[in-house]
This record gives sequence, structure tokens and C-alpha cells, in this order.
Amino acid sequence: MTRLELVRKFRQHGYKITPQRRAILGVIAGPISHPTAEEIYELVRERMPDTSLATVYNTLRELVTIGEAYELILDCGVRRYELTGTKHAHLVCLQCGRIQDLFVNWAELESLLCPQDGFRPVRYDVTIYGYCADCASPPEGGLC
Amino acid sequence: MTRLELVRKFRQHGYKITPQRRAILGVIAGPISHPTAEEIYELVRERMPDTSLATVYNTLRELVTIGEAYELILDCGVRRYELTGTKHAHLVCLQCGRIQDLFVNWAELESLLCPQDGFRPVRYDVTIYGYCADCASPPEGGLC
DNA sequence: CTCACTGCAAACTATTTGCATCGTA
DNA sequence: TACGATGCAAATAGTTTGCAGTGAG
Repeated sequence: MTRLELVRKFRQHGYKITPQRRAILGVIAGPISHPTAEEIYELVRERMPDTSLATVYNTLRELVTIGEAYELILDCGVRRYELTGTKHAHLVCLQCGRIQDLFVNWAELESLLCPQDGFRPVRYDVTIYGYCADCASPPEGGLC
Repeated sequence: MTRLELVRKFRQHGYKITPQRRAILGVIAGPISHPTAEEIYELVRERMPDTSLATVYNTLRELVTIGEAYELILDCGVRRYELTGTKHAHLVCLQCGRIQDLFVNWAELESLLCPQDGFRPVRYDVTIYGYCADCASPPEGGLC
């Protein structure tokens, strides 16, 4: 999903497009993955120094509302955002905090997780905490 | 895991057992499932009115530290606690907020989620958001 | 030209911490 | 008796809200 596509989605839902929103959408459509609101704020301010954190939060909330983004809440309580797209699981490194996407056979996963008692699933959240290749052994400390 | 077993675990780790901790452990070992810190606090105060919320938070943190409890953070940001035990997934109702445990073939799940790139998994968090049997159709509003 | 969006600062909520006192081991 | 645990209140962190001014459509 490019920035322009996100802008179009925003307009479709009756939201106005301001320079601030354009910049925010540009950041989340960009290369940094799973940013926090604060990280988006810092990056946006490099190009739009007059943007407020409140506007970042508002725009993120709207993105989530129109179904174009997910808000991930990690074990440590940190909230991170990512665009809605291909279904995948998350690998969270307990040492460096990095998040990787793990693409799996989602249909098989859903069939395995099928609830029996009338529960109607809407969204699956699968997160694996552990240590990434670069942090192979669990040293003291840890980011999360 | 009964309250007495939790008390024993606490002692094993060098923690002292106070009446407040005994009451808190009694509540999380009791019938209410996946309580919040606040819910535990209210229940504890029915029997120990001189317990502070800070003590509840401290005790919960210690339980998590010694590996006897998990802290679940839901989509809406609410933190809930449950004792470590059999591995299971969680079903969270978007309408009433109720959480149910879903027992699945965990070995199969782990093999399906096996990361390829040197990531060493420690803990799997599988949560399914949807609507429970009692809230079958998604009305407006929603608790989370 | 209108009203949604903005920045700023204040408000809020959930959790943590500092400190003098208490009570378990 | 010693020192870990406690209650209280203040501090903190992250997010939301109120409001008057601004600018997109």
C-alpha cells in the first residue's frame, strides 16, 4: 500500500487530506516497519516540523478505524502500528526489541485454532516472543 | 495451582508471606479468570480492606517474575493476569470483553509457526478476537 | 465560506516509585 | 531484631481531549 493509495482511502472515507496527514501516511507507507507513534512523530517532523503528536495519534486512530492499520500491543505494553495487508505472525526479539513478520500457512493455522462453541472469529493475533538470530543467546537485561 | 502451592513457590523464591500477599494469591488462584489488577484489588479488599493497589501490582509483578503468571495485554490495552499452566490460546469477545481459553494441539501449532531464520522462540501468544456465542452478531458499541 | 483539522497545553488513566512505618522470619 | 513488605501519595508515561485559530474542499 503506497502513500497515494492511503490518501485515496482517506478521501473515500470522507476525511480531508492535510499536509500533516500526507506526511504521516508517507511515513507509515515507508520503509520503517512497525513504528511507534513517537517514531512516526519524529520522522514526520523531519519534513513537517509543525506537526503535533496529537495529530499523529488522531491519524493513527483513523487509520485503524477505517481498517487500514493494526495497532499491535506488545508484552511490554508498547504500541506499534502496521498497515493491514497479508496475514502474518510476529516474531518479537526479547533482547533487541526488533519485530519481524512471519508468513505462515494461515488457512491451516485458522483450521487448527477453530473454536467449537459458537465463537465467531474476526481477527487472529499470533505473536512469538524469543531471541532473533543476532541476539541468539539471552544475555541479561532485555528490551521488553 | 492452589493458593497454598503459590505461597510455597513464593517462599521458595525468598519472598516473605504477608496477609496481603496471601489474600492476593488466594484471589488469582480462585474462580475468577483473567482478572485485571483492579479486579483483584477489589476482591482482595473485601477480605483485607487495608490492602493497597500498589501491593497488588507488586505481587503480580513478582508472580510474573517467578514465572507463575502471565500478563496478557489485549487489543484495547487492558492488562489481565492468569496463572501459568497448560498452554492455550485466548478467545476475546469484542462485544462483552469476556475471555475464554481455547485448548489446541500446541505441538502442531508450534511446528506450523516454526521460524526459519535462526529465531529462537520462547513464548507463543495466540489470541483470537471475535464474537462469543452470547454476542453472536456484532451490535454497535463494543467493549474493546 | 464552512466546518473538519490543527497545535498547544491541560487532563486522564494505569502503573510505578519514594519514604516512613510495620511485621515476618 | 533486621530488613523486606506495606500504605499512602506523589511521580511518571503514554494517550486523549478542549479550545480557539487555520485551511482544505
